[in-house]
Amino acid sequence: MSHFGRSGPPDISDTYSLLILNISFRTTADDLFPLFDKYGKVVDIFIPKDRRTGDSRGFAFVRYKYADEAQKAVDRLDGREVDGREITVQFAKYGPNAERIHRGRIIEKSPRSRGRSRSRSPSRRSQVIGLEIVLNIITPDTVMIITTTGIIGGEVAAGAGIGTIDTMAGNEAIAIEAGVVAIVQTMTELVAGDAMMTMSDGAGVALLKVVVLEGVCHLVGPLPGVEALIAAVDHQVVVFHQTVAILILGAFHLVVLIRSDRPSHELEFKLISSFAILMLFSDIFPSSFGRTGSLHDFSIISMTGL
DNA sequence: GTTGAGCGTT
Repeated sequence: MSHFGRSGPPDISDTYSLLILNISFRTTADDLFPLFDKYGKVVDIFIPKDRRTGDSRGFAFVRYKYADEAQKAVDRLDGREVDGREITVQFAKYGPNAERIHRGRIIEKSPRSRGRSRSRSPSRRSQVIGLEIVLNIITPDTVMIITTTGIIGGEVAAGAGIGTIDTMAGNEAIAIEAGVVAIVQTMTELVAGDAMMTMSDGAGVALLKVVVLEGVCHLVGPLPGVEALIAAVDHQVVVFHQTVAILILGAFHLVVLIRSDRPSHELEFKLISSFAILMLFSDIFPSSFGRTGSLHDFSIISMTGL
């Protein structure tokens, strides 16, 4: 039963589901709607009920049409007291949305790179060879480079990279499926931001949450020779579809590249300001392996000045 | 009428 009249699940394609935990047993969808709708277009609210008694099970799913709005709700409502209880608001992990995410893996579809690098990791399609973080706005000319990526361990983390920069609070990787990369970046000290990215291999779905201090947002279209574009967000969420490499730059630069097996219109993008994240994948940009220096040294990167 | 970790409607 959904908040919007119909019985049964609504059209869940392209929606972003949040799990709301710890709501009181009397809280209804109608109670939740005004609260969540403040942050974006809520397309459905569902509160699981006990099959027999019909009582609320104490949690709810709130579905947003747009990822960034869902993220905003998480930021603003997680920990908020509702009906006397401190609710938890997070992206739903299982269920309808998760299933959607698991479809269409390019790892199986792309002949490219198959048979390559088998000795290192058979399941790995793309390997992060470098992660570079540039803090343009906050500290001009400062370039911090993470030259090596760490393997988090296990099939799940294959290809995932973790880097640590001592002036930052830390980075961590999460929710990754073999073959791709996920990086969670937390930059609490310098840019007061944190990031959460989840990618399923091939399908390349990522959520990147970045809390940026200020955000001048600029959108740059696909670059010549670039099949798909990037993504980013002003503050909060980025969803990449079949993106195997990304670069998010600050307000001064943008851009980037990436290869995607899908048309760019399936990508959602917004720009993040204040810092940059670059991930290079060996099977895409082999020549850049091991390079260091400023971003400008990367020929494969296009910069757009503002 | 109470309760309190959790991941969905047929």
